[in-house]
Amino acid sequence: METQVAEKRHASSKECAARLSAIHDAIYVIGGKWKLKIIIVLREEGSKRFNELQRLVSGISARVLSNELRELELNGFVRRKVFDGRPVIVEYELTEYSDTLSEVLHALNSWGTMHRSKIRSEMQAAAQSDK
Amino acid sequence: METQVAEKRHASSKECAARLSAIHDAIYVIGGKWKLKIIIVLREEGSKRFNELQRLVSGISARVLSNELRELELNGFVRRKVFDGRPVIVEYELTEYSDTLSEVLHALNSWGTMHRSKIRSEMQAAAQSDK
DNA sequence: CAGAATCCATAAGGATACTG
DNA sequence: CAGTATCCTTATGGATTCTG
Repeated sequence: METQVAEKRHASSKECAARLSAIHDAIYVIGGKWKLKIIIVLREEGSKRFNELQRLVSGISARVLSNELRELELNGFVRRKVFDGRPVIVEYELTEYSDTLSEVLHALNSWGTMHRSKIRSEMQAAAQSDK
Repeated sequence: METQVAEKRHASSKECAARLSAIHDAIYVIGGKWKLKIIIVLREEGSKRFNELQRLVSGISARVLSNELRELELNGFVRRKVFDGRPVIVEYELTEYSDTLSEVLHALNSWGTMHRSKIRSEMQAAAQSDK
């Protein structure tokens, strides 16, 4: 048995550190404003070409999209398929590994939906008390 | 029945837009480098005072911690408790609303853990082929 | 102790133009 | 079409100092 000190109600510091580094890794590879959005679009709409993607992910610039796709490819979420011809056609598609994100995406999606409706009802209440 | 066009395999654009805005909201309030880390520490270690928190969330500066705590409070995740005295003591604790994040935290935690071990084994394989 | 204030460095990101 | 290059603005965040 290890020496048992304080903090019974809470997890050990080791567990906390483990969670922190797991979250750290997750944020590192799928964090930021765009990566999950790109993945969602590719999931819902299927493989897409560069300009289509840029249209579908509203607000993203070509420069940023290009950078994000490169990182997503490096991290194994996206595959870049090149079809020769004139002009060359490039398609981006999700890899099987990107499926490992489905739990994360689902959780974020339902939390975001819940949160938004909470905010909306708070604003309603505020408007009510303003009258 | 609405007019049925293309894209049978994939969700409608409306669904996609809904998911995008849900994710957008989520990223907006819990995104960034620090918010989830602070929440995790408060979950695992219980309520904490400012300087304790700064120690536990490694790498964060006082300025950034202060800003993040303010936003977390505004968004209803954290409560700031002030105990008068000399010196004044301030404690930060999670609200009940922060519990709504548990699914998100769990998903991110297990994905991050899985991803890290995947990376580790890839590095092992690479080291192997280098010999 | 719990921060706010200030200053500064770096990163992220938008706009526009350009190219094979 | 699929980006890249360049320039510029804004956001993020670290270090340090200061204060009630």
